[in-house]
Amino acid sequence: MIVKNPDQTRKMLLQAAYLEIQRNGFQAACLASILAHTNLTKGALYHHFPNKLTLGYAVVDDIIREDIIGFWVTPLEDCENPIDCLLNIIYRAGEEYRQEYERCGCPLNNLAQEMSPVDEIFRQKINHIYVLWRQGISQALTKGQTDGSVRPDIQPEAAATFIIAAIEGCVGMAKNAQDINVLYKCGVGLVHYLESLRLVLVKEN
Amino acid sequence: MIVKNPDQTRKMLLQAAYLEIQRNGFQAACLASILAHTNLTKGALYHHFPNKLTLGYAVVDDIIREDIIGFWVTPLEDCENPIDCLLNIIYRAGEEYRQEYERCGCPLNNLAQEMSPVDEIFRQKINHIYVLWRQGISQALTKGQTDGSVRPDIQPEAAATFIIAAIEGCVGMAKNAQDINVLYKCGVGLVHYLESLRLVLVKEN
DNA sequence: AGACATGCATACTGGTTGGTATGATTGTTA
DNA sequence: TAACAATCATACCAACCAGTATGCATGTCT
Repeated sequence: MIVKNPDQTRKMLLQAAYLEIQRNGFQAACLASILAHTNLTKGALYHHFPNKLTLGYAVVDDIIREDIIGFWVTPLEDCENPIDCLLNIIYRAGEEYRQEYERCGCPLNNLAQEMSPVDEIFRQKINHIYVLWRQGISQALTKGQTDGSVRPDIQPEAAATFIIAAIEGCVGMAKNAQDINVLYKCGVGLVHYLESLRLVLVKEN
Repeated sequence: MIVKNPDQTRKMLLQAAYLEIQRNGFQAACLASILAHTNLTKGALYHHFPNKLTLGYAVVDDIIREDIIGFWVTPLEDCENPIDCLLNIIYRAGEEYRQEYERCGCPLNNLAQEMSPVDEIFRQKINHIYVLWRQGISQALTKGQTDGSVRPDIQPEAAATFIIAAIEGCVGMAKNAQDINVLYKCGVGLVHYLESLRLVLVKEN
């Protein structure tokens, strides 16, 4: 007999919900469909979550938040050149961008666009992730300005906001076109913008 | 007695559907709620449209498409400097960006993110609008390259794709933050990018 | 070992919603 | 003017789906 493990069950529910939301959005996500991808039933779901909304919140807090911070923010800490760091992360994102991700885009942006006008708590949770993301890039750029690798005449906060917006925009464009080449085309523009933030020192002999 | 005008009725239905979709998305859009914003009933709706999907398609074709082309593409035709033209359009967009638009973002992007993984016809119709938009900017940039106002070393197609992605990204960020200042912050980055496309001629005396 | 809480499964319900069937009114044509 | 088509209103239905009520195991504490 399989021993019932509540933590594992909760993770399975979250993961299945995450995938379902990623494909159909939160409002169109069907609980029965989520459960169909597990061996569980509604009893398990409503034992761990009081309702559908709370399940959605948990997906944001426990999965999407960790993914974004882990992929886009943490690698920016303690890096020599923030521009190079950002470019590396973007290149890595381009490589890991595959199938399901290509079809359904960025989970954070999807939920942001769908739920922010509908549910205030959703909006705040998502916005908080964007704030952390923005702070991560902004602080890295500021540090780059003091280190001399980033142009001193740009505003780190505004630049960070634009970088994130451009990333989400590019992913969204590729998602709609269902063509990864659109992502790469967009990426060229993003790379150009990032390069324009460099402080190029002219050596004097 | 009010004479029943089928064309006008159709327009009323489309407009009400457009607003409802803009707020709740297509899948969550409720036909009863749409009709509640008009003086009409289901009889009228199903006389003009066979089903909800077709109504959604008509909103894309008859409203969103015309809005996008009229605002972002047509003004690019026959303009001296494409960079200046794009900047003017963006500034105008920033001014006209108000309330409902701030809360709900870009209707095209909303539908794109929601429906492109769900319904293939939706995706194609939306993608076609993006293609027209991209062509408009791309052709303007190409013309600018021959005229000498745009740097010859950039790829117009890729640049156009990135510009649109950045616009949609900025609008989406502002929508989620529900703060128009986020839009302006993002706009700074976009303006910087557009300025970087200029071909600056150094006068020789 | 008995009492109790935890972790689920099963069966059911009430409300919502897209869609339909029918009919009434108006305009148009023969 | 009679027949017919167009334009809508009203009433209804069937399906879907979030949420609930109940019960049954398994582990734990005393």
